[in-house]
Amino acid sequence: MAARTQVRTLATFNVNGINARLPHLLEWLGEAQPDIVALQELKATDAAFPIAAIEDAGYGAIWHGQASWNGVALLARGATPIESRRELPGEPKDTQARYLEAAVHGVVVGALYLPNGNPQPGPKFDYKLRWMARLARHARSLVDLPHPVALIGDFNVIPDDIDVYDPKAWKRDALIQPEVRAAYADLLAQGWTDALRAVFEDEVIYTFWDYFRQHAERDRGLRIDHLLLNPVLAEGLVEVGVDRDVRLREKASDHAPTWARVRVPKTPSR
DNA sequence: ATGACCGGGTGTCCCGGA
Repeated sequence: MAARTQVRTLATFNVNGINARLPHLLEWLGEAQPDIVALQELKATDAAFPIAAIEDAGYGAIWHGQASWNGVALLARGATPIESRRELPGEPKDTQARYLEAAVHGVVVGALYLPNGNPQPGPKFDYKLRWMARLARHARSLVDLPHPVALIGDFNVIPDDIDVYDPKAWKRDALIQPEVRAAYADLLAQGWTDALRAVFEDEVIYTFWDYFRQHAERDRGLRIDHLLLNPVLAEGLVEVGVDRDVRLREKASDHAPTWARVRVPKTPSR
């Protein structure tokens, strides 16, 4: 029987300013050639999104920008994502650009930038918990679909103590609070596979290193960028990784590109 | 226990980030 599947690379990368990071992004796209890329923290309006440079690199894109903060995008190598939604349901007055969903290369991809939630306690932490409840509700409608679905992005959640270089130093931070961890665990319990943890098992792997005290060079990081796969997609999981070398370059984002390679049913060539 | 680096805009300081 002829092969009816192909391996696709899904990646998530919090760029911390799309225009400040454009040279980095283009360099990494050329090296890694990911098929599907979720970007967070564009920190740019829709009009300021550098679509021409991204198209020149061989990618189609959709984006949901916002001045100064937030902002998410989805890139597809040799294709344009087919958008299905650009906000998470449940809070119509929420104007923060944190969610984008599309069909990309045969995968339904929810690209997200979950609120940081600091300081906690406080209104920003309450917003984070509400956002996680909205995400869980929406994810429930996606997990059991009969086709590949992924939720990828910057979740701003440290799932377990192994995912932070010093749990005590982060004890009061919003990213590690018990309510936040419980909400993440409840989300996984719907049937999602945390791709990095599934492959790395009990090994340490980080996706973020702050700008202070040479934490990147010293590998004192956090694992907060996640790729969640529904059961159909998790069955095809091949390989995962974090491109830490990107974080070690000059003028880097504080996050590194984080990716999973998955086998998906072939989509018609174009 | 504290503070330290970043990017963007409200712009040479402040806010948000994590």
